[in-house]
Amino acid sequence: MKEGKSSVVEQPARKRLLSSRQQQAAVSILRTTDYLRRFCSRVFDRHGVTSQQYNVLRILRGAGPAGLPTLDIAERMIEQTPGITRLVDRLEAKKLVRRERPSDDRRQVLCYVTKAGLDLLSELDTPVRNKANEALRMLSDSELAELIRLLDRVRSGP
Amino acid sequence: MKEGKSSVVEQPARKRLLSSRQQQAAVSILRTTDYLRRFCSRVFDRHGVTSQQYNVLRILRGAGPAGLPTLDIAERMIEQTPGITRLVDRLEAKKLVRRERPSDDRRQVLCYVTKAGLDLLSELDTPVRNKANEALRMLSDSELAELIRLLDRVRSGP
DNA sequence: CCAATATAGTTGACAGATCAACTGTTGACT
DNA sequence: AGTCAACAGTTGATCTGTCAACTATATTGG
Repeated sequence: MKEGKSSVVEQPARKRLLSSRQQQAAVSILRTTDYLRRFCSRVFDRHGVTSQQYNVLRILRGAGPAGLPTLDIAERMIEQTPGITRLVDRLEAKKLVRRERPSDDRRQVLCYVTKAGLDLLSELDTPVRNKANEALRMLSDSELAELIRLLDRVRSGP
Repeated sequence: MKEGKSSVVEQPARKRLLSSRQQQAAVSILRTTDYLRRFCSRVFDRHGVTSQQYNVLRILRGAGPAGLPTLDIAERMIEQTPGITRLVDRLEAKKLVRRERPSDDRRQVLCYVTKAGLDLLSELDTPVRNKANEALRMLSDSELAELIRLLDRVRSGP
């Protein structure tokens, strides 16, 4: 056995080395994201999609039957990605998304969720919500509200 | 110009669609991580390392001259990765890290930061701290403390 | 109307991540 | 001593992400 090897979640000793409180906070945010991802990854894996693909599907569901141009999807994503074309390519290959070039502006490509995509989403809705609830069960409702407030404030920065 | 297209940072309309407060919080955390990454990416790019490579270097600096076995690095990383071997491969190729198989346990591979690695780290220390300070400048000191407390609590979950 | 510029998205080349199967090493138990 | 399981890490196959250069369409100014 190694000497006092701390768990994955906490490294109190290392925290000392972070020179500013802002850096501590940044690391906390990054670690928590990783924690959330590990929590949800099993759900996505089981259904054969990545979290980014799931995100695209949700955006397209939110956009409704009018569809959404490719780059508008990219803009709304949680994680900004320049690889939106191929992300949608993969979803199209799985028949979860359909694309169409409208005649009024032939530069655009409108994307729509298919029936299969909507079905997949509704299969995922409950497990995803459950995982989020589980992952954040340590916080009370008012703590969640406070956390959301603080994070939204952070991003309102630039 | 498109009708009322909202900015990248905020989509208040979509928030309504998230069915639980836990999901709202999860999305806030994920979005904030993406925000932080974009903030720092220029600094890392400029010095030819990825944020994960930087993380490895910092861990090795923290480990001191005793070095650290490969998988112990993986355990301490902010973002857990199964690709630690090749991550260290790349750092070794850049001469920022050195590896050695000790004779007392020839299964292990001990990793050390080189002088070049330490030099790179000290070049990065200030810009990284500045970026973190800038990214989180919207929060007061006590808000930062509260944010850290909440996030640590989240991760103490499982 | 035509060139110049801007917009929307695609493509190729390459770096990085992921998963499972594998090698070499050590410790434990007959 | 000999087998077996556990450990530490590597490797190959495959997928995904990223950046820059490119195509096609639309808009704008002369």
